[in-house]
Amino acid sequence: MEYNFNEIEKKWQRFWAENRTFGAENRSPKPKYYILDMFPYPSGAGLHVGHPLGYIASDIYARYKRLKGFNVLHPMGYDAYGLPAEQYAIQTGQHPAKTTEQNINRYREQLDKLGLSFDWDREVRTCDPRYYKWTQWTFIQLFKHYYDNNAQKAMPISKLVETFEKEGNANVNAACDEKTPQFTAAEWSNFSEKERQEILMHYRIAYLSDSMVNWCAGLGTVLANDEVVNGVSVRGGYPVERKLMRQWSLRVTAYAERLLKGLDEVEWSESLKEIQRNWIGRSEGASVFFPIEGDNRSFEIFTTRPDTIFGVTFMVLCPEHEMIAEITTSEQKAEVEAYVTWAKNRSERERQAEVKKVSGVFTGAFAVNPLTKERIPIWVSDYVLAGYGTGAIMAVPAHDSRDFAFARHFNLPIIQVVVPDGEQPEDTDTWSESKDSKSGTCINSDFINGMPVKKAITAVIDRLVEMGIGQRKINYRLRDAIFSRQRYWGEPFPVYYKDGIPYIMDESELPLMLPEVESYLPTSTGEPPLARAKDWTYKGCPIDYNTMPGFAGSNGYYLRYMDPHNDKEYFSAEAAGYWQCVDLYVGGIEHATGHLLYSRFWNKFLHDIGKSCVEEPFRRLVNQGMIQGRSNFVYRIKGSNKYVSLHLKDNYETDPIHVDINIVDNDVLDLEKFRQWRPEFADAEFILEDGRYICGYEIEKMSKSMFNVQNPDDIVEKYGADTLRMYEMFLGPIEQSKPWDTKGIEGVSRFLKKCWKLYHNADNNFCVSDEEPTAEELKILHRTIKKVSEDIEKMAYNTSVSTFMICVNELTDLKCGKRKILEPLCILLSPFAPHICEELWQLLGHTESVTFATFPTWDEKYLAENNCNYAVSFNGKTRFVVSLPSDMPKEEVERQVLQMPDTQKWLQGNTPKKVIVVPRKIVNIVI
RNA sequence: GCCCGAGUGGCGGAAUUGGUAGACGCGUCGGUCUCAAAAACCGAUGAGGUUAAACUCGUGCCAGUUCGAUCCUGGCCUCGGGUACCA
Repeated sequence: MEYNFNEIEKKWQRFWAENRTFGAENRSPKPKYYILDMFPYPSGAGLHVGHPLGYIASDIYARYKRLKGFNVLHPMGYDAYGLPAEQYAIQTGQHPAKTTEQNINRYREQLDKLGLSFDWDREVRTCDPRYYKWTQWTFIQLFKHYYDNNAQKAMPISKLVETFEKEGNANVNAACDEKTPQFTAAEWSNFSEKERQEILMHYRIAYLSDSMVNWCAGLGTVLANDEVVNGVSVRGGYPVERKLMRQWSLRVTAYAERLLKGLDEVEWSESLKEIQRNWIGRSEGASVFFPIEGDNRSFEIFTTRPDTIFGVTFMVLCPEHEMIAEITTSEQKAEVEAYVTWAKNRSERERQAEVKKVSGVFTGAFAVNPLTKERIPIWVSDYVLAGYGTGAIMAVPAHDSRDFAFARHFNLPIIQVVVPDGEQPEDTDTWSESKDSKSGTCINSDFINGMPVKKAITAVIDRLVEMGIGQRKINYRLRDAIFSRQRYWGEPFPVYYKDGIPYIMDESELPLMLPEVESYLPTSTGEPPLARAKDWTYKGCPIDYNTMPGFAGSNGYYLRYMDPHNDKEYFSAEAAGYWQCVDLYVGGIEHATGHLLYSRFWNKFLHDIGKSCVEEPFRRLVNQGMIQGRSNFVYRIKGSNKYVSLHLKDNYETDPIHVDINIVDNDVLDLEKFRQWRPEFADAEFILEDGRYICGYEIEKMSKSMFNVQNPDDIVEKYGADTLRMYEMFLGPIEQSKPWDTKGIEGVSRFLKKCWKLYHNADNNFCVSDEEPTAEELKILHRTIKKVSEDIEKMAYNTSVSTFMICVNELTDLKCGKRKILEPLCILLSPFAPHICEELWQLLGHTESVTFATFPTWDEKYLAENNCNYAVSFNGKTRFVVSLPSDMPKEEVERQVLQMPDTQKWLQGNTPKKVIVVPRKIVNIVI
C-alpha cells in the first residue's frame, strides 16, 4: 500500500497525546479563541457517523485558528447524568455510575480515532463530585438572590431583608410570585421565622412552591415544558398530566426581557433566534380592571387589543380562577362547580386533543365595561389558561377567533368594532369567522371612532390610565423552569428541612455527595429513590430527596472548562477574564428551547453576581444538521422465501424487508452474507437483474432497528480518519440535514491518495524539488489559499474540499513536486486531513507538529486576471462573449467590440443607435 | 391556523449574491493498460436538435423590474422546521 493511513493515523494520534499538542494555556501573549462542541450524553449505543459531523466541523475551525496564531481552547467532556443510565440501572441493578463510565470509555475510544484536537486535560463530567459541587454552589447562589426589576439584575436576598426591616415591601419592585402579600416594616418584625422564610421564598430566584407541574407517571417524575411535546414526554413518550406539587423552580421569567434582547447581540442563525423569541413569547398590551356588578371588587384581565374594548360582549375566567366561587350566583352554582371539576380532571392530552371543542358555563354574574358602563356576562371556560396573563379575559368575538367560536356556540352577541382596510362594516350574523387582523379603522367605539388600530390602542390605554383602572403591560409566554426531578441519577439538592422550613447547606460543605441506594425505584410511599438512602441527614435533619434535572449540569459547563481543576471556586476570575465567552459553539438545534435558553439564563445570573465576565455566553453558534440513515430493502415475494431485485419487483406481490446496510455495497446485495445474516434467510432464493440483486432504499432516521447505522470505526478502518473527516464535510453544508451515503467516499479517498503521490515519486519515495515554481503553479496555490481561507471562515467546508481537489488535480497534471508549492499546501490541508499532513510535514523536514506552522496568506499579484469576459448583447439579447483586458477603458472596449466580425454579423448591416458598456461585465448594443 | 427556512441534472451539491447556470464529487457510457479482473489513467455526460455544428428550451409555477434574473418584487404550489386555545 502506498499511502498507509492506518499506520500514519495511529502514529500521529499517539504523538499528539504524548506531546499534549492541543493543550491550551490560560496565559498567553496570543489572542484567545474558544471553540466548543455540545458535549455528548454517553449512551450505550456508541457513536454513529452522524455524531462526529459537528465535532469534525469545529475541529477544522480549531486547527485553522491555531494556524492563524490564536491560543485555542477546544475542550470536551460528558453530560453524564440522565435517564437512560438510570432506567438501565432499574432493569439490571447495575450502578449508573458504572455503565456511564463504560459508555464514556467507549465514546473516548471512538473520538480518539477521528483525530480531534481536544485538550483532554480539561475534560469535565457532570456526574463527577468535583464538577457537580459547582452546580450545587450555583443553586445556593440562586437561592440567596432575588431579581431587582429596577436594577435589572440579581441582588443578594440580604438586601431585600434590609428593605423589609426598614419599610416593608410596598415599594419593592422585584420579580416575585403573584400571591406575595403586602406588609409593613412593623409587620415584618412581628413575623415568625417560618413566616419570614415563606415570604422570602416568593422572591428567591431558586424557589420552592406549590406549582402546576407536568407530572409524568410513566417516568415517575415531573418534567420541564421543553421536555413535553403534545402532552407526552419527549423521552419515552409517556402521557403527562398537570398536577399541583411542591417543587423547586428557577425564576427564568425574571430574565425574559434580557434573554430576548441578548439575541440581537449574538451571531446565531435567524431561525434559531426565532425559535427562542417565540418561546419567550413577548406580547405588548394592557392590563384592565373590570368591576363586578353589585360588588366593590374587580378583576384584572390582560389584552393585546385594548382598541377592541367597545366590542366586548362577555368575559371568561379560567376554571382555576380564585374568584369563581365568590361571584357565582346560587342558581348557577351547581352547574359551575360541575364544570370546574370536569375541567380540572381532564388530562393535558385530552384538553389539547379537543382544542376545537367549545365548552363553558355562565356564572350568573356580570361585570361592567369601564368605558361603556354596559353589563357583561361572566363565563368560565377552559380555553382560558391559568398560567398566562391573569387567567381572565375580555372576550371580543368579532375580532378573536376563539371568542368567536365561543360566542357562536353559546349564542352570545358579536359586535364589529374594527373595519379592516379596504372593507365596509358588515352584519356579523353573516360572518363565518372573526376578523383578527391588526390593521383597520375603529367603528362603534365612541372616542376612538375613525382611528387606525395602532393609534386607538395607545388612546385607550391612555384613557384607562387616566381613569386609574388600567396600564400598559408586557406579558411573556415563558414559564419558570421546574428544577426538581424525582429521580436518582442527578445532582442532589444541598437543602435540608428543619421544622418544615428549607435551609441551604453551608457552601464549605459542598459537594453534597449522591448517596448509595439499594434500588433505583421510587419508594412504596411514592417518594423519590433518594428517600431510600440510609443515614442521609444533615445536622440531624432530613435532606431534600429530589435531584436536579438533566439540564442542570450542562448550564455552566463551558465556564468550568476555563479552569477545570480549581477546587477553590467554580472558575477563577483570571481564567474567566482571559477566556470571556465561547467564540464558536457547535451543536444540534434540538437544544433551542432547553439548554441554550437555560444556559443563557445561568450565565446572566453568574454575570450579575460578578462571576461570569460577559452577558451572552455563546457569541457565534452553528447548528449542524442531522445525518439521516439510508436504509436498504429486499423484496420478498409474499408467502415464499424468494427475493426479487428492485426493478423487477412490480411483477410480483412483495413485502419490503429492512436489510443490514453492511451486507450491501452500492445497493448491490451480497447474496452469501445475506444467507448467513439470519437463519430464516439461509435457503433464500433470488430473482436477479443483470446477474445482481439490487436493493431498494429509503431515507430514515439512523437507528439500530432499521439496520442503517453506519459505525464510524468501520469507515476509519477501511478508508482512514482523514478520508472520513473530509467526506463528512464534503457531503454538503454543515447546517443542512442529509442522508449518509457511502457512495461518494471513494472520490475523497482517491483525492488523498493523489495528494500523497504529489509528494512521492513512482517508487513511493518521498520526493520534492527545490526548483522555483512557475507563475501558473503560484496562481494555483494562491487561488487555493484564498478560496480555502474564505470558506473556512464561513464554515463552507464542502466547497473547500472541492477547491483542494481542483488544486491537486491541476498540480498533478503539471507534475509539480516543488517544495515552495507543496509546503504551504500541506499546512492549508492540515485542518481537514491532519494525520496525512503531519506525516508529510515531517517528511518535508520539520521536527515540530504542523499545528505550530503558520497559515499561508495569499498574494493578489499571482491572482490578477489579465482578461475578463464581456457579454455582448444586441437589443438586450446576449449573443456572444469576448475576452478583453480587465483594465481596458470603456471607450476602447466599445471601439474594439464594434470592430469584431461577430458584432458585424449580428448587426446585419444596421447602425448601432446606442452602445452601453458596463465595466468588466457587458457591452449592450441597441440597434 | 400562525411564524421561520428551502425548492438547481440520474444523485450530493457549486455559482464571485444581477453577468457564459450546473464547479467538485458520485453514478452512467466509451476508451487505454491486462489473458482476464481489480486498481490507475483518458474522454463523454441537463433536455431537445443535427452526421457534426448552428440553434432552441432549461434553476418549483405564474407575472413584474432590468440590456440581462438561480439571485430583486408580487401572487401561487410543494417540502422541511418551530409553535399551538398565550387573549
